[in-house]
Amino acid sequence: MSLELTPVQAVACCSPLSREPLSESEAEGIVPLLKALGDPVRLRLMSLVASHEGGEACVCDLNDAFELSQPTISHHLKVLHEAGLLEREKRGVWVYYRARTDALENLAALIGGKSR
Amino acid sequence: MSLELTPVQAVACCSPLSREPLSESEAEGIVPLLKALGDPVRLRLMSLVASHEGGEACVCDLNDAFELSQPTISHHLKVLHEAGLLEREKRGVWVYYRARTDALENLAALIGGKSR
DNA sequence: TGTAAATATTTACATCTGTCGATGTTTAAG
DNA sequence: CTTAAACATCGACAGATGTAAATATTTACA
Repeated sequence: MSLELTPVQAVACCSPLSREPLSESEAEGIVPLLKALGDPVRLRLMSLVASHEGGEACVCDLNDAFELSQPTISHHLKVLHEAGLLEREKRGVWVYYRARTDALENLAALIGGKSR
Repeated sequence: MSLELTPVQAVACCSPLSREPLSESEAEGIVPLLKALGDPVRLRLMSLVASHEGGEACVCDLNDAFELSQPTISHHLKVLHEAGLLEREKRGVWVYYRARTDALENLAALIGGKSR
């Protein structure tokens, strides 16, 4: 098994922001998730996938939702995937992305968790 | 009264990510908050202030927590302040920043909210 | 085998961002 | 009025980031 933490583990590791100061290493584990969501196209992609029926969507649908080139959408999906926010599954010629709701929930708990 | 939305209003405006697709304008209102938190120094600053007693901290304390120049810390605090995540208050020579927990809670609800 | 469609990768480039040194501003104390 | 301390702003620069054109890869199907 790997010694690297998955992003979901990284964000589940710590108590909420308001509870105690985040360590440097904790912060660097969480920041990739926030950076991934900190772009308007990626935030909408995440929302599109997460709110799609079955919690997944085909890239072919996502491309049409933006006036951006196909490589650009592919790039943004890769960022979200590498952050651990989207799962990838290939079926035939099509690729489906699925939202990691557990990652979203852990991140939300970290941000919004009460002080005590 | 201003026609501009405050960041807190911007993030309180929409249903959760997983509920329905975020519009372009909604996304652009929320992204500044995520970008502000998407830097390890700023995330730790936010956590330091939010977890400090009384929910506020003096810049003098924050400077000492990092091996960064004073202008750099000042810059990061400004970003968090302009995103609506920190309030500023000057008392004498000292400046105190206070965490906007309502903004954090709204953002968390947006990210982690259940689909239905 | 050959062709077309869906998606990813590579490369290049303009813009954005984090950082620091130098300097400015504000407040309190002599 | 000076001086010192706390903090902000300015200017500059290296490195990161979003975008698209060109190209590669994978899969289905004739």
